[in-house]
Amino acid sequence: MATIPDTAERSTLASLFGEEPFSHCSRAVADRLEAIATVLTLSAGETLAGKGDGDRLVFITRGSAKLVSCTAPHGSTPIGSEGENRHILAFQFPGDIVSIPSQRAGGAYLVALGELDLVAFDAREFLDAAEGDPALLRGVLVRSLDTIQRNRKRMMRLGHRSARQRIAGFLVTMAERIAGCTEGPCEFALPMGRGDIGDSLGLTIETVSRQFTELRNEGLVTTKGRALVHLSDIDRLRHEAGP
Amino acid sequence: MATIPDTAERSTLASLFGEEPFSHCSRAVADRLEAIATVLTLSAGETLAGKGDGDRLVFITRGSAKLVSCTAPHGSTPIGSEGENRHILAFQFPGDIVSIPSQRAGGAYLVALGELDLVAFDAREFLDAAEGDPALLRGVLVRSLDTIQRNRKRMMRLGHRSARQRIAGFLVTMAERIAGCTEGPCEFALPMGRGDIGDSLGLTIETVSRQFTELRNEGLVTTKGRALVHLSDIDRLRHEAGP
DNA sequence: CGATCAATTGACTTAGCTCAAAGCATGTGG
DNA sequence: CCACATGCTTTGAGCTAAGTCAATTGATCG
Repeated sequence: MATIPDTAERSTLASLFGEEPFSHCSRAVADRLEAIATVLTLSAGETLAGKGDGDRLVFITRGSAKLVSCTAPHGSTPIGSEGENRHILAFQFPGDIVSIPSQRAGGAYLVALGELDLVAFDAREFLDAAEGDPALLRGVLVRSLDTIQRNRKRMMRLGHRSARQRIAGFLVTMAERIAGCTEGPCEFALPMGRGDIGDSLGLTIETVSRQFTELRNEGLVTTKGRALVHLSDIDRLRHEAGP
Repeated sequence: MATIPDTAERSTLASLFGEEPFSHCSRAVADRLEAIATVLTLSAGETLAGKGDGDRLVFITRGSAKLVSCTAPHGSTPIGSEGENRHILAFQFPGDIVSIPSQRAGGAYLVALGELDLVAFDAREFLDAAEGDPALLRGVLVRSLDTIQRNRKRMMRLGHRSARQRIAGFLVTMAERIAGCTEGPCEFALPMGRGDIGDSLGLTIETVSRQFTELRNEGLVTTKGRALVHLSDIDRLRHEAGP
């Protein structure tokens, strides 16, 4: 668990207030939120776990992270160690709102995939403050409904899709989320390794690698180094991913 | 798509206002909600699809339903026909709040598994009305955060679990949701068939059936007829389901 | 009491997992 | 700047859980 850095807090928080759910935020509520906000910068591998008592609401402002289910790191496992429970629930990017349940309630933790800025709230405190600003509350609600939507799609992929379809779908999603690209060719750097991709898709490292190789042979994907990916035609990939 | 019945509307809606997210609802907001609510009773097999324009928010008040992803029933397929796209996203029970995206936005539809009472709103209208009552908004938000939590667990199951673990987990969940039973022995009727179970878990009918047989042979489960299930020891089952 | 549809069981196939061995990047110290 | 060490990634060779196809049994209902 990282400690609170004493630099750049105000600016990060200010940037948050320019963004979607906060943009119309009333001054009084903004002040109150500022008082209870925890601004953090994590570097690669550092983690933010759920608290013992209440849920957390986390707003990602820069970088990317993986949300990992913590099955049973009951003290013994020094959280973050790549031990047993490799279950990646989601990848998160700037603008995302992540709710991290308390350790009691199932538990999960966020792991930075690189430099990561975020603003964390205690869920109860946040909601108490936000009740003073229904528009804010509504904004957060709409976003969480979107998240539910997104997760539904994901579930379909996990349940009824072949390895190839999962990888194709994953690449399309990453193109959209990392490069903001929805059609034509595009290039971007994957912040996560093959292992993490596999864990998030319910595949093994080897299967992920084999699928990459296949897509490469078919000219749909080019890679440069570990991370750099070039998609020659997103629409064709999307078609591969299935409906 | 069912039509609006003209019986028992008021009583169903009134019951809704006694329940969780509505209990502290102010009179003015309650009136406004009542004005925009659509109260429906569906019978087995009838469906409620997403609208063309905006999302729906549906509150289940009685019975059970399956939420089905509608991949591409573009007119041709007479919605609800057990055609191709068998992808069950979730089973829903009384007290659940379901958001059904518009047909544009991916689409999904609710299918009654038996007699089903529900109250449906246009999401935008509902949110507009609810902004007058932050406590209500908060209630709905908290529930949708819970749903996200629940879905995360489900995703883990779909991605990284064996058929046996999925079925065991499924039975435990159903015991909790249908019978309200979290430990010891319990008995209940499954409202869905083996096919639906398989579709929701990413397994085939045959695999579901084989797993039931195995659990039966090991004395963990007893069945009577198609639907009746008796779990001799939920905790043992939960242990089978894995963490 | 058949007719019908769901569930079960069996035989066989296969996608993806496991185990194991190279190949490449990336970083470090000489 | 190069050599080596470490940790990803790729590739290969079986193996297994789950899918497919097909036939049988069992429930439900007119």
